Amino acid sequence: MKKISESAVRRLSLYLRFLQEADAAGTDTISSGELARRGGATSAQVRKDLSLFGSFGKRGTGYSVKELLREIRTILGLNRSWKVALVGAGKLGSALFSYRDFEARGFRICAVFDADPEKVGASWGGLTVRADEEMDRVLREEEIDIAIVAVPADAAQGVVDRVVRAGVRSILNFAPVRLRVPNQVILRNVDVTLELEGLSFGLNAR
Amino acid sequence: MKKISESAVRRLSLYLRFLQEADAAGTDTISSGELARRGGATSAQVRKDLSLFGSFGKRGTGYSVKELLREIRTILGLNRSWKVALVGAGKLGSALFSYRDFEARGFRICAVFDADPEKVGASWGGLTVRADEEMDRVLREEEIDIAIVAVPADAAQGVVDRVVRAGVRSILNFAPVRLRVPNQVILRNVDVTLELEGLSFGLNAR
DNA sequence: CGTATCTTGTGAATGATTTCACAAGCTCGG
DNA sequence: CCGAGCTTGTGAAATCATTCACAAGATACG
Repeated sequence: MKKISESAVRRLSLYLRFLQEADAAGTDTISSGELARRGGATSAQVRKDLSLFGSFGKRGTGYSVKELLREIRTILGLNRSWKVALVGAGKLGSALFSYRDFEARGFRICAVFDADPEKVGASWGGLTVRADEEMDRVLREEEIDIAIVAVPADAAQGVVDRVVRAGVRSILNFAPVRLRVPNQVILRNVDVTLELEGLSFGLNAR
Repeated sequence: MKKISESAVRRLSLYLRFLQEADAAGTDTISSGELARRGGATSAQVRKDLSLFGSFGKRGTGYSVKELLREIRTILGLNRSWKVALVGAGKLGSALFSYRDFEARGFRICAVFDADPEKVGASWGGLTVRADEEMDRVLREEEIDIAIVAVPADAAQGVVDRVVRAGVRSILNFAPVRLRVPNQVILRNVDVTLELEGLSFGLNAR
């Protein structure tokens, strides 16, 4: 299979979102131009992205909203539900946990961990915050697919090493550090400082 | 001046971080190879990025850590302090607010707003959460540079329109929607759902 | 049925970014 | 002062991503 660029995947996620909106609004078919307009891309870009995976449209009319929804969900692996563990029960962890939209999209938070004994034992919407020492075992037992890392920067690499050893294959990291992971582990970073600095650069360059 | 790609700016931010680490560790000079190793780039990439702004290195030895720190700070506009407003005092807003590392990097949160009367009036580390109605006026009066948008998706576009009208020139958006802003306004998005879906795609493609 | 009008899917062209490769500069040890 | 051993800065080449442009299929309607 061809190599798919990260930006193409991002755009697919966006298309999915627009399709959901269109579907909710009762739209039956949508053209690449319309999808593009909502997402700031060009219609050629939309068609190219989709053509990486097949031909889902009908000439003259466009794409069936429901069908394309289904296709993109399949492409992105969103037909199933993924088991997610949240490591770090601080403010950020709490904010992420309570953002229950993830659930609706198939990302089910099955376990929460924290190293701070003060936090351990707290009940979070049906889940109990567990001690750090339990993490390795629980990650394995529950066969967690995705670990969300929301711990302080200096703890992040240690957590990630353990998470990887416990067989977790993908990680979403919020700590402002560059993590080392083996090749087969998928890592994405959300780095707010980086984004702010990007804005600073833009403001400065005027 | 040449056009600088967003990815180049991202990497500069990373280099800055590594330089700070190196500086803290007492390192005096650093080579492009070393910078590259820490950030997963190539040494040629590092040199190319820096060469967009000048020649800061010395052949045979590399870069002076302190000098390069200074240069990159200047490039990114981090010598000054930027005035930031936080719109949305929910869990995410609270997490962002208490992440005081921003302060150290020159991003000073000067105002917090929320539309919920329950939240208005609360005291957050010296700041009082202000009512939505005050926002437009305060943004102008305080000459806010950056607005961080941490409101529900369906409120985000409305907030952004007002923020832009109040003269704010850059926005960091956490709501999972694609926002429309005028050309001259700089917009960055942090979209956790998108990142999770990216991981899902990666997991699925095995 | 025919023609005017859509829209897709996709090679080819263009544009952007990354990597290569190497001359030129600096340091150090003898 | 010389040569060995680094490392930078940067054109040129290679790779990757986006846009163009158009044939071909679908529809609508008189």
